[in-house]
Amino acid sequence: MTTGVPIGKAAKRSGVKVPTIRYYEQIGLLTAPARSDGNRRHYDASDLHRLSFIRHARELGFEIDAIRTLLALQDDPNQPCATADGIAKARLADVEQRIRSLSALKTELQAMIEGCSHGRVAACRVIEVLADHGQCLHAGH
Amino acid sequence: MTTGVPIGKAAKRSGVKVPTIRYYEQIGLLTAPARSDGNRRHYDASDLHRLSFIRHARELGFEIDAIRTLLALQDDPNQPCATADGIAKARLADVEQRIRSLSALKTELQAMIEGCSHGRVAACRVIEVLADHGQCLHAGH
DNA sequence: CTACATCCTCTAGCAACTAGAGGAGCAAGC
DNA sequence: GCTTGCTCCTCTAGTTGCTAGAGGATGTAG
Repeated sequence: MTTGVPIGKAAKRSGVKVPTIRYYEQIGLLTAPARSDGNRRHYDASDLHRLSFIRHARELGFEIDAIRTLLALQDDPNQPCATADGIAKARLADVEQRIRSLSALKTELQAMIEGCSHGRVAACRVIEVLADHGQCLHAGH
Repeated sequence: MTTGVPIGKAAKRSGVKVPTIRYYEQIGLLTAPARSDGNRRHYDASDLHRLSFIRHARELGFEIDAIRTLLALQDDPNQPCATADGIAKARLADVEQRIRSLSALKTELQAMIEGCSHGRVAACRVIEVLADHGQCLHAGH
């Protein structure tokens, strides 16, 4: 039987960096793994699974606290999944909101760049638009 | 003649919160304004203009350092605006990238939520998808 | 003149890591 | 057995862009 992999391999397999793994342990997101004689962390399959779960959730933009809740849910499969559903829905709403404002920004930045005649700053719309909020194409911010 | 407005009014007019204004002064983004007898900051029109400029740039997602550069450009209008243009272009590329990845996340979150049958966690697609990266709709992360 | 709002400085905290110091363990080659 | 060099350990402090609070001074309205 294998004792599990050291932190470096766990990092490579899960895609979470070594110091970040230790950080997750420190804040209690990850339970402390077994240690070898030489005091080194050794991660087994379930630890790696959990790490991948965390990484994936982080990539999707879930906050640490939300992940904490999701992990707790995962450990107790008989609970109704309304909580998980709610967390995902809140995240979706957030993502949609961000896309909306970023799209507005994009339009404005494009207009700025087009307006810039590549002359002097005095005639540059980048500065001008930023200095005078009233010139914004989108009032939404 | 007016001596300028105190920090609270400056905050209201510019949309930048009081502690944030002080913070900007502290990090040298904003030059220290005049002080009254009682040691209170008083902001004049040009200070307010600058504050609005900063607020707007922050809303557009510019980093403090980029804003510092933009402010320096604004103070020296005879410089070529290629720098400001470059900063705006970099920001545009960044914004576009963010929109792309957020759109991918949105699709994935929607699929997760739709797949959730509102039953038990054991059958919850939100948890399931998070746990198994292979189920992702988008491999880009 | 007394409330009460606003202001001052200073320090510490937030998320979510990242970087570095200083030291110990371990595996491989000679 | 020994050295080389990589990985690992703990600990502290730094990052970005603020935000919160303590403890005190000042300005203003009734």
